[in-house]
Parts: sequence; C-alpha cells; structure tokens
Amino acid sequence: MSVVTRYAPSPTGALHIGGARTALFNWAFARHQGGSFLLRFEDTDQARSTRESEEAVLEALSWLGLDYDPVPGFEDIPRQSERLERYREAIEGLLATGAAYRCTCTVEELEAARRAAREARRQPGYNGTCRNKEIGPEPGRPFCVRLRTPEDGLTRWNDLNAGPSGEDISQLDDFIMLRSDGTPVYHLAVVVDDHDMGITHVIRGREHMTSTPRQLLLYRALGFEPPQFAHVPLLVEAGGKKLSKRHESMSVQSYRDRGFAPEAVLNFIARLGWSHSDLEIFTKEELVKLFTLAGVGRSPSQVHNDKLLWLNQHYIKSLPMPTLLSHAHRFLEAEAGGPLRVEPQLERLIDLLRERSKTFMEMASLARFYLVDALELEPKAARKYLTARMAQPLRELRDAFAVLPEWTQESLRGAFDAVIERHQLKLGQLAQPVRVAVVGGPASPGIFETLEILGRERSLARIDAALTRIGSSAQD
RNA sequence: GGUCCCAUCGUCUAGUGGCCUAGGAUACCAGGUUCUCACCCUGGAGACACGGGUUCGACUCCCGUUGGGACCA
Repeated sequence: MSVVTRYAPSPTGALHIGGARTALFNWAFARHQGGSFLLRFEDTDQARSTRESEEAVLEALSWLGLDYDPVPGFEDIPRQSERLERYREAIEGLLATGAAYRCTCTVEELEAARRAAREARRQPGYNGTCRNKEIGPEPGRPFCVRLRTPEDGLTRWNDLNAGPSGEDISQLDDFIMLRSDGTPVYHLAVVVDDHDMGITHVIRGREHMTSTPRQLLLYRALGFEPPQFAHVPLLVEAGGKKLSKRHESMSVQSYRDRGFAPEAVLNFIARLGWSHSDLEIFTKEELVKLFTLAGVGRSPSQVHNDKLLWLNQHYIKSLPMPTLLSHAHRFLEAEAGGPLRVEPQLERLIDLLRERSKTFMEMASLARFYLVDALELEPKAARKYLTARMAQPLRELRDAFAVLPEWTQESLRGAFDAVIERHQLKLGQLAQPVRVAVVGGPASPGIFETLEILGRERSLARIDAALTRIGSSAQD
C-alpha cells in the first residue's frame, strides 16, 4: 500500500519554522516512499482561523518547494469547517452502536463532581453520571456526546519515532466528542479526516503524543484502521522554551524577508532533528533520497540561527546565477529605491558579492554603491582615509584614470602603480581612500574590480567629490 | 495536581556494551593569505547532568535524583 502523509495546520497565523519542519518531514517521508503528501486546514477555531493565514501557509510551503498532492475525493484542500456534517454523521454512528452516549450533565454539576474528586484525591475526569442512563435523541435539555471509554486495558502503539508507547486507559475518562453547542471536538475531527483522506502515516509534533491514546480509542470505536504514528520532537526557542506561534521572527515569511534562500532554510530545518551521519549540506532531491524516520532524533532541538547564516552564505555562493538573481531581486530593488534592470555589470558585482554576503539583504546593502547615484560616505571611514596628505596622490590617480585608453583592471592597476611609486606608498595606502570615495566605506571587493564595474564616469565623479571634501575640511 | 516525554562541546548532531581519554558542522579564539571586508587554509579551546546498580567492561542497559519540556485539567 502506498504511503499517504499530511500536514494539517490551523490557519491562525503565519507558518512558523516548527510547523514548516513538520510539513517537511511529512513531505520528505512521502516523497521518499513514492507516496503522496496531502494538506488539510484545521479551521474549527473559527474565531482565529482566516483565509489570509491559509494563503500565508500555502505561500510559505511553495516558497520552500514543498509540493502537495490533490486529496482524492475532495475538490479542494479539505477544511474542517466544511465537514461538520460528516463529523455529526460519525457521531450518530457511534451513538447507534452504543460506543458513545448522550450526557446532560450541566457545567455546574461537572464542576462540583470535579471538585469532589480532587478533594478525594481521585482523578478529576468525568464521573460517568450519564453513562448508563440511555438518554435518547431528544433529552429536552442541552446535551453533549461522550465516548464510552473501556474500563481498563491499554492503548498501545509502536511510535515510529518515540518507540513503544501507550497509556493505561484508566487515565482516560469518557471524553466529549460533540459539544453541547453541536460542534465536534478536535480529536473526533482529526480521526475522521485522517481516515477519510486515507492517511497511512501521521507525522506530527510530540505535543500530540498524549492525545494519541484517545484517538486510538476513537479509531477503534469507529471501526477504522489506525495509521502509523511518528511523534517527532519539538523545536524550541533558544532558551529551551516552546516555540511560540506568535513569535513573528520565527515565521518562514520572516526568514524570506530577511534575505534567506529557501534552499538554505529547507536544509537548515531538515537538519534540526534529522541527520544522516555527518552530512550537513544537501539538496531537496538528496533529502528525499536519504530521508528516513529512523534518522530523526528523539530530543528537542533549539533554533539557533548561526548555522542558518552559514548555510545561507553557502547557498549564496553556490546557487546558479538565475536562481540567485530571482531570490535577490527584491532586495536589490529595495536598496535601489525603484525598479531595477540587471545589467551584465551588476551581475558581475553580484558574483563578487556572493562570498561576502550572509543574506540577500546584506548583499543588497553591499551593492548599494552601484545601485544609487547619490552616495553618502561613512564619516568614520572618510575621516580615517580621506586625509589631506592623500589629496595629491588621489588627484594624480584621478587624472591618470581620466586619460586611460581603456577602463580595465589591468590598466587601472598600471595607473595605481605609477602613483604608488612616485609617492612611495603601499597599494593599501592608496586603495583605501579610493575605496571610501567610490563605495562609501572601508570594505568592498577588490579595488580594481570595483572600479571597473562602477565605470569610468561614476568613478571619476566620486573621486572628485572626495577631493572636494578633503579640500573643504582642510580649510576648517 | 496528574500523565507522558527528553537529557553528548554554547548550538545542531555522529555514536545502539569494548573501535570514544568521544567524531563532524557551526559559533568562538589565534595564526596564515590579502589593497579593505569577506572567502579560503592551519591550529586552539570546548561535552557524555548527577548518584546508584547490572556487567569482565557503560556515554551506550536498569532504577533513582536533578533539570528541561509537552499534554490534561
């Protein structure tokens, strides 16, 4: 039988990195097995679920390159809010077989019973008042539907990540499946959905581990074959606390907006919990080939972005130019302050910037000197390098530049050499002032390459501006 | 409060009783390269939470403690 996995987020916000990793594991597992990977929205919390969030999740998945398959028998991605009838029907079935029963206990009665149980040091679960009352379909007062949990026994399953797991049923009470307002409870919906969608493997976060016994009970009561489960360890924040869904900076979108490549983010989150011996860098295709649940660890991992930064730079260095440009384009435009055409010179610059950029944001800011016309100089660098004693050499260099027969790295080097020799300077002593003049700061790619790319006209103008600046500050 | 889970360098991890006085990666530090920054190269420092067992032998198995976490209320 072919493997079918799913990712079933609640569309209540952006896709955060923990959710993305769960999706990734499900996706990689399915693709590795040649099975399918499905999506479903668990939007029973109508108050917080939004279509915008659904869009955000879809967009994040597609950015990461996690493609999903159509769900057989469904027009669109299933939404729990559109399946309420199906859940009620399942509950009716349960009532018909006696696996569930109606309960008319009021909130007050429940509270009192719970308090009494606590005082008697007993489990605070439902005390079973209505269990054998055989309450019919029209009780004449509000009712909920509860599962008739067996008195004793064990629910066991062999978790594909956590190993043999299970719980004593006496821990479980007759939990509610249909609330008195007529809405089904989460566990019921999940079980019915997973069954209807033909899910064979449920790979989800550890936080769902303790609710698995209940769900197993439901599978049994409904006469469904339970899937295999793998409860993978959670991702936690740097301090070790649970990843908060509110934390915007942990969202996939935020990583994108800060200039990370999807290839890097994917690689990073896969490696958070999954490993294949010492392999650190891998493509999506390699991940699919290598991914197994056995490779997923058992302890939670903290999200530290150090390694992501390194990975991102690795991908910036090695991605093919068209891919790189498509990722970087919006950042370059933002820096340029308007629409941008990528000319060959800019492409050359980007090539040089690859090994100097940890993010696309950084890359764009390093390319700023090329992208803008009005360049502002860093005061500190200007003070340090644009000194009065450098004015003369700079002026000579500028004049030599002006009459160069061709604007190439070789001829630029020749001009530098002549000035250096005349003034007994080291290359660095002359290169730094020039660098500050043309890029605005003390760091850039090699000076000859930088000048060549900037072009003669702009280079001369910037050196002139720098000379003017030296002149005016000398008179102060 | 109850149930369950987890525990190797700062971080991600390799490791399934002897091959480990613990390997890789990142981050950090030092040096090299260099016109600057970065890349790159070399080196350094850095961990089996603790206590009991089991065993000829434990980081690896068991129990407990501590710490962290999740879930149910």
